[in-house]
Amino acid sequence: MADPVIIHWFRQDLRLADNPALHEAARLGRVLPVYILEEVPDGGWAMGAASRWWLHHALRSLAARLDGRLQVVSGDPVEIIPRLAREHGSGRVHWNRCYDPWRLGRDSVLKNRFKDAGLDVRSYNGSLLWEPWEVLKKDGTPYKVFTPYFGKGCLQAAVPRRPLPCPERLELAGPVEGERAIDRLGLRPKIRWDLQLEPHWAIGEPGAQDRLERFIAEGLPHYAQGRDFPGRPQVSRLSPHLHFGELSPNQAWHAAAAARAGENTARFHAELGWREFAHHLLFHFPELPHTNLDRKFDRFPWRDDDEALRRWQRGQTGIPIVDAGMRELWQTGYMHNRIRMVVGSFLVKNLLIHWRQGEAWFHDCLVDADLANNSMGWQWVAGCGADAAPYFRIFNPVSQGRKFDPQGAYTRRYVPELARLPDEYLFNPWEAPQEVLSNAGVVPGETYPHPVVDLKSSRERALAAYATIKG
DNA sequence: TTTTGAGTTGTTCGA
DNA sequence: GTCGAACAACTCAAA
Repeated sequence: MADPVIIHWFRQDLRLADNPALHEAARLGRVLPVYILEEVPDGGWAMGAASRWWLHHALRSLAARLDGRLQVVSGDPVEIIPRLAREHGSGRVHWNRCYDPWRLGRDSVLKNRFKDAGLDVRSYNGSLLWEPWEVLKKDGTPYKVFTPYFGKGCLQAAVPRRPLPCPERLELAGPVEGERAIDRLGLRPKIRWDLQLEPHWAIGEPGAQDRLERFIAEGLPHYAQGRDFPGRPQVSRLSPHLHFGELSPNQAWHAAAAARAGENTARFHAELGWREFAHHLLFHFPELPHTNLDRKFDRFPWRDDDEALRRWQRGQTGIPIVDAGMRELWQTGYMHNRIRMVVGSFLVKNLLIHWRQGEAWFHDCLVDADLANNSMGWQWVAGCGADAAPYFRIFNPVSQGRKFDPQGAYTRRYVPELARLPDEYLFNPWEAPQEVLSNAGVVPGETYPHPVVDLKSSRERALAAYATIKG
């Protein structure tokens, strides 16, 4: 009798190595690999444009690694999985869990439907180091503060599982599909803005592994301090690979542990810990993407200002470090972590625009757009989240630029019209003497915009706004 | 139940 | 230039 056929439903685990569900499927029989592009319900945060672009290339890479046998379909899994099972004589389905609220609920419904249809269904943990429902305080409730969550709840509880190798034997079932099935999903944009993103990324599992190895060799040794400087190549840039599961957090965790880089390893582990914390919060507080965790923020006096929002989105605020960040996002699909805080603080505090506007723009533009990370991050910046930034922490984009981009390499790369300004005025051209401006070829209001707000008075306005919701 | 210590990433001002 | 305090009060975690 032939080996049984197991369906492996790929979701956010687009890799062969350290893939628990796939590993087990390969051990048990022949594997029918499937990807389904689903219709996301309203409010479910359908993928943004940058994510769709990334997914297109990730699927092509994965399909190539599976000898073209990845079955790529769009539609409803409740219908597709049983049909594929019938067509290929399969009685068993595997997947690795996803943690978006709508998907969690939907998956438990699916599980029952598939069982009713006579399928054996198994789900695995392929994308988190600790399951959100397993990390709880002694009283059984979830942590809301990062330090005890990570230190006590995670580190003292269990060492993350060691990564699994690629399946030794991976026998595939199903026909060769070719790349047209992926093209038919229509994930690429009609206007080809994606071309500028391409040189920045090597999408897919091999690229993710390269990226990890390079980070461990070059970035990790100075990570603890270096990660704060956007002009230096010390951050990992693994976030999109982790989001799509081209790399597992276990692989990243243990690679950094093996490097024995002391405080640098600890710092990188803590960053992975923040990713865990975000998923933990989203699991226990599924309203995180749209509702202030601190409900007194429900009466915060946000401003509607479409013009300022548009300038922020386009990188035309007239505040150089903010514009550099927003243009990095647009040009590469990514933004350095420190600059995310600077542009976030500027939108929410200096412009008093609702954090959900920033969240939506990031969701659309980031190649690492992740519901858990993104919503936790914006609530943190706005001060309304769990363990959030205090209201008086308002970043000064001039000091931040001077401190973290001291030679201006980052700001000059993305705001080239200011490149010839001396360091002294690079972050505050509105204060530069006329002579300095003309020597640098800068004409305020023409070659570079005037600031959209005055930093000092908008800071005071923000403090006043926060004062209205005290107590 | 009560108490105690602590909480990612800052800025400004005045001595 | 450097340093410490103020900026608030609240909630969380754990004993």
